[in-house]
Amino acid sequence: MRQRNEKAILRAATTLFAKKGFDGTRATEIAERAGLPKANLYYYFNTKEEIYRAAIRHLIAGWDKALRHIRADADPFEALEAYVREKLDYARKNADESRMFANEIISGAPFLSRADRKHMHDITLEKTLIIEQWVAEGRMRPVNPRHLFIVLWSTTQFYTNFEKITCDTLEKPRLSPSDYEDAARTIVETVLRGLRPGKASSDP
Amino acid sequence: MRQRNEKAILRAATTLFAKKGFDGTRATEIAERAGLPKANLYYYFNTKEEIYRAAIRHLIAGWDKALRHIRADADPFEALEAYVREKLDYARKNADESRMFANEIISGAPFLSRADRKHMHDITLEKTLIIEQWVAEGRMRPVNPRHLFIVLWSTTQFYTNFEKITCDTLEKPRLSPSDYEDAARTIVETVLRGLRPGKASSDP
DNA sequence: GTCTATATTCCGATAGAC
DNA sequence: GTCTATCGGAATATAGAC
Repeated sequence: MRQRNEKAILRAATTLFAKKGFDGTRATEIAERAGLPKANLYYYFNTKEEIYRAAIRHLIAGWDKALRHIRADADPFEALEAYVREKLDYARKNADESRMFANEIISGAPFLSRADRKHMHDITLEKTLIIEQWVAEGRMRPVNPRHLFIVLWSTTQFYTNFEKITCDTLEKPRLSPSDYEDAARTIVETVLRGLRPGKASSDP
Repeated sequence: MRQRNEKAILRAATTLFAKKGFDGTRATEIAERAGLPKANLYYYFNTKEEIYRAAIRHLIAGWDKALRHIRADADPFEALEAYVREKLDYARKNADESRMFANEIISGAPFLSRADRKHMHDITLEKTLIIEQWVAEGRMRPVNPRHLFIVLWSTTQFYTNFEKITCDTLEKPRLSPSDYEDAARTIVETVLRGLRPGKASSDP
């Protein structure tokens, strides 16, 4: 029961925080959306901030799941494609979480703890070393691995976070799985293809 | 005088709307940041919404500037690189506008008029036809031009909109012009390079 | 654990003196 | 045009009955 209500509150809160940020979201709205009287929010959580932080914690936990594909002994392009597909899939299936995270970062990451940021940084750093190794082995064209990850994050999150613009551009009322398939194909055939080692590795 | 104050209000408002969205931004904050008593806001604008809409209007006006590089008679890769560089440059130099736009879209674009969205759509559509023509002429690999634009928007805006994550990833306290140069190079050498027609146009 | 009623603070907007 | 003072309503959080 406690678990059920806490989950309902966090789900409702995530949707609203995603749309309107921390200051823009009203406790009353969260309660309404969760189907509870407002006072019950304050039974389960002491403050609105506590709800926000609980939601953030949940989404930081999922940050690095897709990165497990990046292993030194894997084929670089299979690994990167799997990473791209899983990131796209995660964003699609957890749209509100993805948007809430985006909102938090645009707002200047006021609720991300030093530890959270260090965690994300350390995991990323570990994977950049693998990319560098692949480059050194000639299995990939030279690329700044940190910028590569930034490009992959931006492209895989855009479809979900900026869905309104994506829908307008694709002339669809909302995005279907096949649109995400097109997205995956485009990212693979542009971003990743550009990194395949060619015959002449220094042509312009 | 009127012009000077209106500009100060819009500048302050854009910064705050970028960070906290419409509901999250307080009229008092806008006034403080603009260096005016709150009542003066209501002398120049009737409501907070009017301030928000004025700021949105300003940023819609700059949406399509960089797209002028995409002309049918241009070299596809020179044109696309110029587009990427100008988009990155615009985002860097107008960071708050760029973030406010991102915030508005994530929030579900509640203040974007049908006309604004149609404008953005029409301009984009016009340019997708040019990309299709380049593909048909064999000057570029086959690509879905709508998805290509989405990939270019996402990558060029990410650095500015999600600056906090970018800084953590690059281990810099803030982004310098040379970081933006690295960004441009990465986008050109990954996204755009993947679209160059190769000897074998169907290898995996 | 649940919910109504309320305390207290804060916000958007305005009145009206200068 | 500028600014102080303030109104009415709304927001966060709590008290306390059930």
